[in-house]
Amino acid sequence: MRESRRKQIMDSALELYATEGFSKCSIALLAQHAGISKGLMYNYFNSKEELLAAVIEHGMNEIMLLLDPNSDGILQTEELEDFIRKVFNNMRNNRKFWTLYVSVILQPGVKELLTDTPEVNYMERFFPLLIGYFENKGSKDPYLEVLTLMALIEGFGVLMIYSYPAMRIPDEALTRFEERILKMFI
Amino acid sequence: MRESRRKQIMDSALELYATEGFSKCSIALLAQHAGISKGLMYNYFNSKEELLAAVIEHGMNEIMLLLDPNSDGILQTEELEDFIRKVFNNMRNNRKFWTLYVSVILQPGVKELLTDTPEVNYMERFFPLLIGYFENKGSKDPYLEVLTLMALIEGFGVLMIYSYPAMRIPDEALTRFEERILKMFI
Amino acid sequence: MRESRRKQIMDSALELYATEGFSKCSIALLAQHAGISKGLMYNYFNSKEELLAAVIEHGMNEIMLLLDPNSDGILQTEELEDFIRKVFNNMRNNRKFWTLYVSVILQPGVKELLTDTPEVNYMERFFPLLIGYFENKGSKDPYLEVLTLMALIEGFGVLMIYSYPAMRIPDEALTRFEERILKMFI
Amino acid sequence: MRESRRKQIMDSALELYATEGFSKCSIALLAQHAGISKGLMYNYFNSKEELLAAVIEHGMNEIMLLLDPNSDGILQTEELEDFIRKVFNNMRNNRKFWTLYVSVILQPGVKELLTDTPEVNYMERFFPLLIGYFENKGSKDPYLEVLTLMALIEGFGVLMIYSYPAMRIPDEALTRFEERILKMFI
DNA sequence: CATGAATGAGAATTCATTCAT
DNA sequence: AATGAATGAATTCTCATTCAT
Repeated sequence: MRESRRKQIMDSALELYATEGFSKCSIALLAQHAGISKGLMYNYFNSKEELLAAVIEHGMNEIMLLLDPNSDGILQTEELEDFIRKVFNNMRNNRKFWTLYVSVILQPGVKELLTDTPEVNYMERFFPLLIGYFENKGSKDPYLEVLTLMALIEGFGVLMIYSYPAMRIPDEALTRFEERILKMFI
Repeated sequence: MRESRRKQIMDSALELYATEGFSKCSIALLAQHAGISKGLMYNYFNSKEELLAAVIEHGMNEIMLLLDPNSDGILQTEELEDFIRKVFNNMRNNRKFWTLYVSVILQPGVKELLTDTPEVNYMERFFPLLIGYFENKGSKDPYLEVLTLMALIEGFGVLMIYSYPAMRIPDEALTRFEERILKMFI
Repeated sequence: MRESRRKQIMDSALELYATEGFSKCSIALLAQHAGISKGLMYNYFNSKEELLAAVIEHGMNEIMLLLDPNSDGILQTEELEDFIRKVFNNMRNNRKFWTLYVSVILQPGVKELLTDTPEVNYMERFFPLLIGYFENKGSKDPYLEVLTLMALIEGFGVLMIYSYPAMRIPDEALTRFEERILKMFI
Repeated sequence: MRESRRKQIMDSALELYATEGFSKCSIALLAQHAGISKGLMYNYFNSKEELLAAVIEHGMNEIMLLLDPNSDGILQTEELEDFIRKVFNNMRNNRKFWTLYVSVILQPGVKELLTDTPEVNYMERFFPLLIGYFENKGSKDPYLEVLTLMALIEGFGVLMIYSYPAMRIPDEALTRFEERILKMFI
């Protein structure tokens, strides 16, 4: 089945991106790692960029499904707590993907590459939701609250990339960090 | 003066890295952007990597000067407060440089250099200093404190480049963010 | 019926050769244009070249049928007149095929096939026939006569495809051109 | 001097096009034949197509300079005779270029490639000039005259390609053909 | 100090052809 | 008869680096 083969290739690519670093992943290397010929890569993906976009998009969609609140446009306290827990759970279990995602999404031009699928830009989806949450809570400066929360999450993502592999942040630190954030905002 | 020419080239390179993405910056392009010939680039820098390293190291050193001016390896409370204030002041007044710098250090290829080359690995230089500070303060979990502080600063940097242009962070939010961080850690 | 399927594929190929240019016609493209799979193409034709040869040979044979129906190798005056009339009639009524055919046989890659493969080398088949005709007529320079006649026909074909669209040759000019040629050679 | 090197490469390319056939001329082969590296080809020409376009354009411009009447827009009898003689002289002395030109200009898509330089499209320049000439001569059907003249010249060009190399049209036949055309139209 | 011609290794991509189903 | 996944060789093009001037 064509779709499952595509998935195999994408999984293999994500793994190689994470271990070798995206910039070292030539099509030849990606094909070898996936155990197929260079030519076949082009049967499934029209270009190097398309493969990357597919990997990012797929991962993002999976995460979005997990995180998505009930979509009524209003965030309850439990939903926010749930959201934070899920984000960190996801980071723990899906570390490879996050590393790729953070490192890739920040490059100039990459955002443009992914514009077809709005799901990929989670900032634009969560910002209004979070602002609303802190307004309802009676916060004096909701914008600052959101900025702080997002900076903490993004910043943690960045630290995860950099800490690799020398001073790899242990899972247990991740947990403590999570608890601290929960204490701050819930 | 040789040194000032080097600096010019480095400034030009930083700008191009940030706007085009490091992976698209060939020597030819960098030379053209700097208004010099390819050959001359090699008069000033022995390789592509050396240019990048020089750009990063220069930025790094600017930050280090802010952080621990007397370089005695020990961080005083006033020095940390001073550091945070200076970082934000610098962000406000020198937004272009910071935006470029943050956007560059997070790119693939650059990241690898940063983690592989000890001289420019800022984590290895910052971490012990900050850990020492919080230990002296009697913090129960110095590692978590450092992680949080760094995540906030890094994360804010990311938000600054990534929020562009839809929800551009205003200078005044920058100030409020700064105050909040000072309250948390000083 | 196998033969009719082959013919369908050849017609489709001729059209694609003419519109896209032979060098851009990959087997994948030809198969897609014919509405069949790549694999099936190889059921009908052993190679890319064989398909081209078949297309050309087919066109060639159509012309040969016009020229010397009884195939006795000797050309009578009425047969030549008949040939010229039929060629022009055919051009008028079957303009699409001729336009395609002429435009295809002149392309690089096709030309080589035509001169290298004896079965489809129409020059070698036409020339002696026509030379014989003018010799029998007592012409002083039969070679020059043949050259002139062929140049006129070939040249007209070229004008038909090349004049497009600015000075598109009208059907009625075709008739006048035909009459002039008949006057010259009959 | 950059320009002379470009010219060298173009000459070498024309030679290879003529001997090997355009479709067999890879950049690697062209570079080898010119005695330079593949990379350097791209220093002078941005792509395979640009090299071809440059070769055609250059040749066409040279021919145009030769053929051009005094540009008063009116063709005298001597000017037409001169034109025809020059065309054939050119074919004799510049056979390689004509072979390439005829074979390339007829490909789908090539005309478009060359539209930027009007000099290349000689049909559009000579048609009105020739129509005017035959009108002044009192011809009953000037359009037919022009059509016949051009068909003879174009058709001869095509025969020259095809006759190559098996039944190469000898220079001496070229001369007889030329005389015949002069007798027909002057 | 300054140029840009020149190289060659390697990257992305295409494509005729084969073959298991 | 029919498909399209799979291959691998060939091809176009890029780019860091060197070097004569």
